[in-house]
Amino acid sequence: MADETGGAAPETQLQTEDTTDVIGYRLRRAQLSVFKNFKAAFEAFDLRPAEYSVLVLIAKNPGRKQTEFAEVLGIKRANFVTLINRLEKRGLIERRVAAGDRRANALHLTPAGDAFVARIRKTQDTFEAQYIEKVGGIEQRDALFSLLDRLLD
Amino acid sequence: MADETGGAAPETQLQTEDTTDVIGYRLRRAQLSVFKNFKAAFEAFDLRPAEYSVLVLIAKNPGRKQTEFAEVLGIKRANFVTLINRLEKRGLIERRVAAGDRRANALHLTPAGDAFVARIRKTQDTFEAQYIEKVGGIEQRDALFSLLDRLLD
DNA sequence: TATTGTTATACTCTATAACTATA
DNA sequence: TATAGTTATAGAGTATAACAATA
Repeated sequence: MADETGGAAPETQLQTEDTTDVIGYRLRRAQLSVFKNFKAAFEAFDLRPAEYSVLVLIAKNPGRKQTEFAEVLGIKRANFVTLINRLEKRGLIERRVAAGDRRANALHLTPAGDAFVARIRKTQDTFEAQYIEKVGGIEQRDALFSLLDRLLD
Repeated sequence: MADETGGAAPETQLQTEDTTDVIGYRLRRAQLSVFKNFKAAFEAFDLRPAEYSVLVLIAKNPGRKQTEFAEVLGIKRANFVTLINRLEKRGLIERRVAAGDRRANALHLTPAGDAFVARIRKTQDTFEAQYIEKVGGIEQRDALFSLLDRLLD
């Protein structure tokens, strides 16, 4: 060998501050972490975050139009079709012709859907309680919500 | 018509608290909003968030191995290849054989990449300053970081 | 004409398996 | 044997265009 120039790589860690001390980056990492744990917590239900939101939203607002649910969740009409197709095939929700507008579908939970929502709510309550504790209690959770809301346009 | 039962749909808004007052949901919405604005701010550079992170990270840690960059950013080796292929084709980065390990690629910025990073840093500084202001100043930003960090495993 | 739901399609992001060359 | 980089591929999530039925 000639000399030590270009020898073994340094085993030191990368310097990441420039990349890491950025609101968007921190938000993304936090969100990915929470969603990863959500997926694990709801694995037995085979339920994704968006599906949880849809079911709970229908439970609270039965009979409202398909597009209303899609819009409030920020999901495109076209993609929402696929999402609720899966929930309908599982027997959790029902499409009925909307009263007063035969173009529209009114969404309802089935009895099985009702029972299912009761169960996933419990799992969600436990899941959320763990995160409220992680963040330091309900006041800190509210502080987080307040800060996150300020980021919105 | 028979009667008013099932008449015109109520034009009231959906009740969303159950869906909305949830840490994961709020994080997701905030992150999507910030990334949407990032995309707009960096449109002239044709640069995605992950690409920004990679370039700044290479600028700070030139010569480190490809896999080291991928790991610290939470990107899979296989997907990282495509990402840096694009940056290499644009003439912003260079793969060199790593000193001491001929299997590995050491990543460097090209001179063009250096100049490019200087420009995108400026855009990012302006972008970040807007969000620091939105959130209520640097102390509030730090508070947000602290709360977000508590969500991580 | 406009809107609701739908299909088709494409692009990004992410995840896994398998190969090669080096170690 | 194990690791670094690569290729191929498949699954989500997301975006747009176009069509039928109805308003």
